[in-house]
Amino acid sequence: MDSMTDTASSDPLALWREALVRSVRSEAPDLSTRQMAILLAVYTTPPPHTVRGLAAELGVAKPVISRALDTLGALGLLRRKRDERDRRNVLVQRTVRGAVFLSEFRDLVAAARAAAA
Amino acid sequence: MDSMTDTASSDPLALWREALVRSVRSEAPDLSTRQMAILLAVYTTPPPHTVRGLAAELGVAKPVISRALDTLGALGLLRRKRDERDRRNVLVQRTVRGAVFLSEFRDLVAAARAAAA
DNA sequence: TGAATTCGGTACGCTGGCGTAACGATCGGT
DNA sequence: ACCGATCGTTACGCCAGCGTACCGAATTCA
Repeated sequence: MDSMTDTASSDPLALWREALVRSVRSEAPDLSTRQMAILLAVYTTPPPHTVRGLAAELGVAKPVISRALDTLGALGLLRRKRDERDRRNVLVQRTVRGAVFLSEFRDLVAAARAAAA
Repeated sequence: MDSMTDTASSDPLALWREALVRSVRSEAPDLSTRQMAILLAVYTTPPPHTVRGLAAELGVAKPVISRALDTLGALGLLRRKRDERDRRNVLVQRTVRGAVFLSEFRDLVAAARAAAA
């Protein structure tokens, strides 16, 4: 009855495994922890989101955010927009594609929860 | 009352965000989805775990597993061992360091759940 | 207006992961 | 003892991310 090896366990790790395995098996891009954290920060916390703000929130250097925005932007999961109030700032905005991606991810977690319950 | 922007929401995505942000802020290595899925598969499903088995389970090519084992092994999170019954096989085994890492990750998810509840 | 500050991005050299294709080692069957 | 199949790894050329340092644009304040 080792909880670390019990597939039917309610251990949160089992849920994470189920969800991640499903994500890998799907065609979803193989994002890093940092990239996923940025994406979720943009979509589940209220705007505005700036490069500096995200860097501070995650405790990483600015170029990390800049590069992640390049990649996530190329995937169409979010979008940059100049702040017209203060043109030094970049506002990170949501996209339809990003919302769809995270909606599917939410479903995937729900399915994992059902399977690992 | 947009659930996508409600920090106190019980949306599973908010929990994931909290957990991932905490992981990024900690000194934990920035693993990819694939790497984390492999690690969790080894630690939350019963052995034995082989390269081919993990590749099939995740629906990826063998070299993906081989390289991930290199990296995760270098981090001390798991270990390779030759199968003496059939020396073609490699058995992926757990390590103390890996168990500690996942235990901390579990705590981190629990803390995130408390914060995002 | 001129200097100092703030913001985001880029350059650099390096490391690590990718997919495909090939490889050596090991096993099973005849 | 051979031959074919299976296992995991490695080679290849390529692309993405790293941390540090620096850059230009925009803003603030004296």
